[in-house]
Amino acid sequence: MDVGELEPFISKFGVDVLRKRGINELYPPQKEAVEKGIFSDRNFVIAIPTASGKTLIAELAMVHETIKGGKCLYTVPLKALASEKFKEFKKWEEIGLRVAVSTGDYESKDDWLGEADIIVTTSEKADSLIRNQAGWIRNISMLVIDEAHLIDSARRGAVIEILVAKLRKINPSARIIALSATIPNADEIAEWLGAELLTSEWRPVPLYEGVFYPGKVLRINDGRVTEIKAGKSLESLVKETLSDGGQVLIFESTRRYTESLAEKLIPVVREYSDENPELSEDILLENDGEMSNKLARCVRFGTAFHHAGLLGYQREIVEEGFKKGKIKVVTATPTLAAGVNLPARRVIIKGIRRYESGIGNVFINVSEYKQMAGRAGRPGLDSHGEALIISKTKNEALELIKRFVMGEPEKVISKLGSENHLRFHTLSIIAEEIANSEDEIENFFSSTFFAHQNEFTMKWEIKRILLQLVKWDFVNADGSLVATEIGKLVSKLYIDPLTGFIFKEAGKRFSELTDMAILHLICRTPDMELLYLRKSDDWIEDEAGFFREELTYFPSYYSAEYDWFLKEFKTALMLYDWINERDEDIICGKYGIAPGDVRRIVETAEWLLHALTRMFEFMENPMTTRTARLEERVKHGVKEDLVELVKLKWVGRKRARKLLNAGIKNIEDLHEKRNIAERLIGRRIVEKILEDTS
DNA sequence: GCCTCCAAACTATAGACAGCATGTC
DNA sequence: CTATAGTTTGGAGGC
Repeated sequence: MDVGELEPFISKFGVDVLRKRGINELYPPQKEAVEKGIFSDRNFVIAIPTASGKTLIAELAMVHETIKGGKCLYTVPLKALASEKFKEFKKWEEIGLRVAVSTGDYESKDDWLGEADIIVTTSEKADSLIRNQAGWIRNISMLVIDEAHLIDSARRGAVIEILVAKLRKINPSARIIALSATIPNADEIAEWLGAELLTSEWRPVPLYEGVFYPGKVLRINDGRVTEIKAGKSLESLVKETLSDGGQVLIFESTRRYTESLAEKLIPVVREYSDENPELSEDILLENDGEMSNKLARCVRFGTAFHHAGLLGYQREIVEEGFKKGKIKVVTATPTLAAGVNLPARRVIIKGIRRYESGIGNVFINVSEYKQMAGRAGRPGLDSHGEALIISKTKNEALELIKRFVMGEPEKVISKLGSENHLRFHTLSIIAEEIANSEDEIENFFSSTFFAHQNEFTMKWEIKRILLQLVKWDFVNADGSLVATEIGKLVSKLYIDPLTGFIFKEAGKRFSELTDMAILHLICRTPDMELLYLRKSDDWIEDEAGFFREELTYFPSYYSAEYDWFLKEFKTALMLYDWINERDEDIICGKYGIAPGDVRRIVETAEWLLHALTRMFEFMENPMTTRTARLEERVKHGVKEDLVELVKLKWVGRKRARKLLNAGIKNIEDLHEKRNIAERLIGRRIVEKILEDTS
């Protein structure tokens, strides 16, 4: 189907935008979407493979909706995806559409959100916007849920269902379009949404799946197995693709493996890659620790590893470098399978098992495998893509074929039923006045996918949760259900009510806590991500003993919580080192983590300290200024005396310390002792600072 | 005394959203 | 405390 036929729906100008992007012909699934009525007022579930053009289907629907005067909300699971889609959709600004983005750390101006035609957000941010009564939400006439199969995610899936349920309450006539990977029970989701279902196996680049064992590749085509002669090693597979001008993406099960494999492949890749001294230099721009140096070394010779321990900008360099062909091989943990689109001619799945605590090594899900395999084949560049699982023996290879290649992805199962999710969302719907009685709560939850999938009533569970919320004083149950002021605050701060309760109790019991005690307090909440305890971490115990007197909680050595407590303490201690200006690289070594982990934990701590401050402020606890100050310190990783300096643009923890050592305490001093400052941190930087603060 | 080699012992285990108000080394 | 595979350690053997 030629895109010209879309003119009645997206206007002549819309068609021009498509043509300018080089899109002249619709892919078969896209054509089918048009025929099935994507421009009608029906809801849709579109479950088709990666890279077969899902996004464009939603884009067309949104453009049409916007032309009709509607407003669209496009939700994604990752912040990185939000900015990717935002940039993509911005191309429609050419025909007057207004596009905006809103995530936890990047947001278009508030009034602009109100005016925008298309808003890209993470699902959590969308929920948060509803909780904070963003006025424009009721104008949303179309909700697009990207990666809707993530409803299955235990940690993050529930919010997607809730978002749908909330929007349907706020604006029952809003259309919903769910985009999903291919899953066996897409029909169930379609039923739940009262939606038209579109499924397809079509791909723009054919995908050959297979399994490798030393000497052979077993390739599966239309259910038949063909044996192909191959090299003896993984290296030979990489070499083969590189010599053919292709790129390789390798999935590993742990970070350490990705790193050592990327290094090991340097001599192989070197023959086929120019050196990248600039990229390598860029990797070290903001961090020159051990991991960063290793990555810089790899990138220089055309390989790279990719996992959540990298800093955000480093990930971008790796992704861009790969897209531009400067990096030939990327070894990655599953970050890359779920994240931004990064296809390669050959995908090698080396880590087909993953360690799970309490169980041992288990096979990854078939859906995860399909997600990884689906990254094979670059449209327009490769005639086909190839995904290979690495195995050791022929027998194992046959087993893997049966399990993964021939296997069906797992069904999507709602995870909303767990107590913490119900607690979290029950408080919010009371606070938002969506429900003010048990029946209404039940009624609300009955419109979720969870209720659609499960027969049993949630009455009993809801009662139990209400009892708890009342006990915690977040909900008032005299007569109709009403959120208390502090309950509303907890809901808006987007923290787990249990976190809210822990904070509230601390505020009631204490009026004086040390920094360490406060850091430990936030580490005790379910919203904090905790560090692991390694075998060699017995020193943590001694350190904990040192702080014994000041902590709000210190279980007995014999108690069941002791190990958990050590994890909390280890995390708090890491933050303590951070705000005492311990070098980042030293922190990484001491706690066995990477720079990306430090930043992530710091970010979470910052968020929770903010919530704590807001709650203490509400409770008129005298510690408010103290926690607010601590929030600043955690944000920048500095001691008390640098808090002022570090507020200046271009001044981070290191530069600030240098300046203060020379007696420069604030912007006035900087003007006065400009020469000294220039000698310390460079003339250009000082110029920039003064420019940006005047 | 020092090196190499190989097998046994040891070790560590993926990912990432939310507030708020603007920017690093 | 599950399992796996990369990494470290230690002992044997050679010079």
